[in-house]
Order: sequence, then structure tokens, then C-alpha cells
Amino acid sequence: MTLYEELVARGLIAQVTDENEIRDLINNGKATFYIGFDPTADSLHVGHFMALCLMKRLQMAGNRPIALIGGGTAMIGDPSGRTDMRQMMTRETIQHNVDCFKRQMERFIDFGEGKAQLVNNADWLLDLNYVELLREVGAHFSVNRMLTAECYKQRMEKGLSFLEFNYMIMQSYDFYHLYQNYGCNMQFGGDDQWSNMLGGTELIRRKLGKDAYAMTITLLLNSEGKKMGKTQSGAVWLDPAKTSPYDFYQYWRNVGDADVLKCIRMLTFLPLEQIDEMDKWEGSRLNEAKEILAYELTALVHGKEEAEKAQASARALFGGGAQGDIPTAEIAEADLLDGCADILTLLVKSGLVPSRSEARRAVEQGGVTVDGEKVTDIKTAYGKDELTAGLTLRRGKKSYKKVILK
RNA sequence: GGGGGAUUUCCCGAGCGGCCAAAGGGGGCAGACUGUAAAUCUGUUGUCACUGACUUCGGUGGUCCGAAUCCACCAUCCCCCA
Repeated sequence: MTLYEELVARGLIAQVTDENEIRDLINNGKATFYIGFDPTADSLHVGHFMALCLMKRLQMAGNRPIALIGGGTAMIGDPSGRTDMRQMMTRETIQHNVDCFKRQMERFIDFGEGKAQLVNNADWLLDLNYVELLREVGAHFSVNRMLTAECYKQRMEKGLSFLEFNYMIMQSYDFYHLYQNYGCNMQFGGDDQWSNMLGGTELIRRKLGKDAYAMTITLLLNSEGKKMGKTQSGAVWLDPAKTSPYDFYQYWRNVGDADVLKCIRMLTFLPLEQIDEMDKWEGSRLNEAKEILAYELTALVHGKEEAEKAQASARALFGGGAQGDIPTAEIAEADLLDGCADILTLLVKSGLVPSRSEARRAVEQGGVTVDGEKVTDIKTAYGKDELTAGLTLRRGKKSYKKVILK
């Protein structure tokens, strides 16, 4: 099976500018492609992970990847897929995020000599001259056309600043720049980037009369049409300090039935035959598939060892068996009152709940367990000895934390 | 530049000068049922020293015994006209 066929089979391809040409390029290792990552946070998330995986697949087929960090475009802010205006980020924040991105990417992609390249568009965007850019590039963009692009249409109601309106031009300029200086003939990105990417191919055609190609990756949506990889408290991060391997594992272990196979197909490197086999599973057997998904992904992101630890912990906790290796929170002597710590304090200190009020509610509603015993009195307290030995707190069905007095 | 409208708790959205921590919905959380799924039902959803207190209704001042509600100025956004 060719690479392109596999991408199709996995459901990874959303839109392409020229299917035949792209198939030929990537199947034969003739593509030099780039994917842009705007450093809008201090860690990559699952969406980025998909892009990095794609990068890897293409690289394995002999294509040359360029990972572009958008230190320059982040100064503008992409309005795509947003209904409200982006908060402008300071230069310092952006720089910090760029550094974080670099560090994480290096763990997934090999940036050695003759392999993938890492570039930052701040290097060329920040020095652009306004009037010159308008004449050189701006002349090739039709405002009328731009306004019909999906990403702007959505914003016609809520408002769109001129700053953000220029995002497409910056991204198009990136492609143009990479085409000229790095021989980059293809761009990949999330499906929400489609119009921005077309801006680039168009600019190259108009400026240079050459063809460049674009292909978008299917956005990972759940059966309700919502973006996956998000929780109410934010994204599922790749940085273990922001989303622990255990939580990461749990996120995927808990996806809905309707979404498991799609996730396995799109996110893992398991052979398609094996996936097709799993596709026949039904009912509670899907739990096996969920375990596989969670394990595979955790292994890819955090390594096999962490994946095994997370799986063992989950099995132990949910299987009702022995204590597994679950996230631990430490409390200090200073948190004690008269040598004791009450249940509310423990819940808050362990991070299981954000406030004492919520801790109180959780207890009152019968959702808190300590070492397997349901706690019903909010005044319940634990002494030093118990705390030093460590207590396993459970909030609701799925949140566990071990607290230890150190 | 002129005219009109808006800004409410995580989101949408109701709010009469006192009965407003603020209707309703969504979302979240917890309980029941389950398969660590979905659907459904129930409870809950600002904070804390929790039968009470404190802090919230774009910002700053003001009127008033008392303001999310009235006034002034500022900020941001939307619509119409130029």
C-alpha cells in the first residue's frame, strides 16, 4: 500500500489541491513540505501531535519535512476557527513558547543533518517593510476574495481586526518564502488552515508562475462534532508537567464508543489490518480497543515505560485490585492543623478539587473515598501517621490521587 | 465624523433601586443505572471560618439609607449613515 493510500485509509486527509500531483510527490519522496505551528501556548497538544505524526510518516517515505514555528505569525494571531478576538501575546510569552515548542518537537522529529529542518518565521516576517510588502505581496490579494474565505466569514458577525485579517497574508508569505529559499513545494496543516494555505499556493503562482501544493489533515472531531483533545479545564497537553501520563492515558481510555476506532486509525501507527479487525468489536469489548488506544498513544508521547505504568495504575484502580502507581501529591507539615488534616484540606491540596467549597460539595454528595472508604462527614480528619503512610483519595469515579505527608 | 444599541456569574441569556450570589438553558461536577462508553433520571454548580459572612454584574467616579439596576466620564464591540 502506498503512503497516500494509507493516509486516505486512515482518514487523515481532508482536502487536497491536486490529488494526482500530491500522490505522486509524496509516494515517491519528492516533496519538501512544511507544517506550521504557532506558539500560542507553552506546550504542544494533540492536534500538533497529529501533524508531527504525519510529518514522521512522510519523512519515512523519503520526503523532506520542515517544521515551522510561528514566532512571527503568533504576533498577529490566527482568526481561523475563532469566534472572538485573540488576546495579543507579548513578545516574551511568544519567545518562551517558541522555546518550549522546540524542545518538545525534538523529541518526536529528528532534526539532524540532512533530516528535518526547524525554522522560525520570526526570522523573516519581523523584518518586513510595510510599504514594500503591500506592493510586493498585498497587490496579489483580493480583499473581496479573502472575505469569502470561511475563516473570515465566521468573523463578519463578531468583528475582525485588521491585525488578524492580515494573518492569511503572513502565512501565505511563509509558504512563498520557503518555496524560494528551501525548495518547499507543499504545505500541510489542520483543515481549519485551508484558506490560509490556498493563499500561499496562489501567491506562489502569481509571483513565480509555479505550482505548489497544499493538503489538510482531518480535524479530530468526536461523534458530536466537537474537537477532541480538549477537556473543560483546557487541552490535553503533551508536556507531562501539564498533563500527567496517567491523565493522558485516562483521556483516551475514556473516549466514547463511537470515537475509538477513528482515533486508533488516525492517531496510532498500528497496521490497518489489525485496526480493521478491531472495527468488528462491539459492546463492552470496545473497552479493549480503548485500552489499546490509550496505551499506544501514551507510549508514543511519553514512552513505553510511562504507558505501562499508566495502564497498570488504571487497571489496578478500576479493577479494584491492588494499589497502582497513581499520581501523588505531597503535603507539608505546615498544612496540618493540630497534627491533623481534614478531608477538605486534603482534597484541595491534592488538586482533586479547586476550592474548599467544591470539596465540601463532593463530600456531601457522596463522591469522596479515602482508601476505599466513603467519607460522608466533612469534618473527617487524618492524623500524622496515616498521612505519612499515604492515603488514596478518590473523587468521583475516575479521579484518584495519593497524598503523602513528607 | 454623525446616529443608535450593547457589555451580567464557565458559555448563551433574563434581571423591577431593596425580596439578587442574581431566572432559564447549555456545559461542568456528584449520585443512580452501566462497560472507566452513550442515553436517561436526581442533586449540585462565586468564595470562605457555610443556618452566617465576604467578593462579583466592562472600568472609574457620583446620586441614594440602599445600585447589576439611576447619572457622568472612559474602554471595548455591534448596527445604520458618511
